[in-house]
Amino acid sequence: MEQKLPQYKKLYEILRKHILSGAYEEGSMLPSENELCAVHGVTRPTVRQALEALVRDGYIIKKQGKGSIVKKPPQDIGILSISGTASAIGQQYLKTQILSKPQIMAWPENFSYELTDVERESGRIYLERLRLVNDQPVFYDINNLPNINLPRFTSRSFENKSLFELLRSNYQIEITGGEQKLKAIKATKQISELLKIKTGDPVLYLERKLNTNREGFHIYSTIYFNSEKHSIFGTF
Amino acid sequence: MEQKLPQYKKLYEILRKHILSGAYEEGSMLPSENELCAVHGVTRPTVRQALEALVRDGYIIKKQGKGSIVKKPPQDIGILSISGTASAIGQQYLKTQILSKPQIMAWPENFSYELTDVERESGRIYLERLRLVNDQPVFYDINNLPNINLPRFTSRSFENKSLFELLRSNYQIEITGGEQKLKAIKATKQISELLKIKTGDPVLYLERKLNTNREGFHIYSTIYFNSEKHSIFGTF
DNA sequence: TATTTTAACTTGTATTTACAAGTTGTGTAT
DNA sequence: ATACACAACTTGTAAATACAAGTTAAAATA
Repeated sequence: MEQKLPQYKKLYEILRKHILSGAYEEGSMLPSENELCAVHGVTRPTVRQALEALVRDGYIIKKQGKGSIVKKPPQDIGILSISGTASAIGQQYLKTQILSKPQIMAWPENFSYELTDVERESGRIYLERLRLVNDQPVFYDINNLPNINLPRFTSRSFENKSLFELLRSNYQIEITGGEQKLKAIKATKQISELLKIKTGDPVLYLERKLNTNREGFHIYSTIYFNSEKHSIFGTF
Repeated sequence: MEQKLPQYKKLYEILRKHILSGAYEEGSMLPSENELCAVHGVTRPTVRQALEALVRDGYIIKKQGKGSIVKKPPQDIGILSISGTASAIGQQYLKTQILSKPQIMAWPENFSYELTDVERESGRIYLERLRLVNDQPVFYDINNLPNINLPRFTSRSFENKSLFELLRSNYQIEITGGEQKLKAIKATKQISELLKIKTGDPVLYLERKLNTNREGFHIYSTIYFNSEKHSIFGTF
């Protein structure tokens, strides 16, 4: 499992882990660039590359003459993130329930998005999940990803684990961007039962296509979000 | 007006202008890094800083061993991330109706977001608009901006003009990012009348705080979006 | 001719060095 | 004690250099 990542990425991973694990308090200072150089045995440009990536991903804020301030990024669920009523939603309260285990199947004839030849010919991995905060259903998502070079994927456990985190840690697939369509719709009977709300209540509806660092590898999702007690939160 | 920008920023501005002006076709190659070094008399790290910024802002895509490919410029602060309604719907069909002319008032006691001292002490400019596509109301927005160094603002005309465009062209204020909260709610009587839908119909509700290139200058908006016939589209 | 190898590009990673510019606390002079 | 100057930090910008790794097309080979 020893991967030969570039040094700046290694450092990025280390610092990211430290920040997420709470080793640095929110608002506190990261060690100075020169200190990081000394500790990790790399030069300043390398350290700066790592810090730059952390800035880009929202983990720290840099201030000239001062230092790098740790800014724990909002609880993110993929690109999205949700913010709850007052009390923060820790990962520990977010549960994932698999409604339909990942299975390989063909793409539907008229899919919402245009597929590349490779994607279409490889088939898709289909996956339905219901995600709960404090045991209350918050959103229901349907995911499609091309079945390209994802060994053992269908047999991995998704319980209480982000799909994106799994893709990142096991296959080095990272989301680089995407596009999405948003609507507010009335909950159908099926959706209202899943999200435990009344039929006809407003539901956030998202349709999204995510790009990754793998050329021609996209993730297609449809999401129904119960915004009664929670909101979708995002920075840009 | 000769600003002493860093060299990499100067190069960034030059290349950005060239891309936007169409000097490089979409999909074509930018000169290689070494060529840019020679032409502009800087070293490769400097060129790379400029290109990195162009990648970050979505103007080019870099491919190792190949080069930098020019991408179509997105960039218009819309409803969702960067690139939204204005570009999605087409500016020409979008009309703006001012429901409440910009007026100066104090900030409410318990505002949704935390304000800086300067913001609070300066008061706010309050502004309500209804925006229409094909003469059908699509969204209603309430905007608050701090009354800091905005001469003649309340007397300017907003009809059929983007608030952001006005801020940029008259005050050199540009949106650099922000955060937002999203919900699907039932339309109240007031909202349903404004958007010409039925009371209780689902409406997209957005609350957002936008950051600008002016330190400590934020724009706070609340938006009600009628997603019956339109969706909010965004790339990220 | 078809295939493989190689050379000449491209961007990616990394070191070393230097100085500029912003921030903060310490020390001195008032 | 207060105000100011300065020193000692911090990050920002920039150069010169080297090699690694991916891409492409020309050249050599079968």
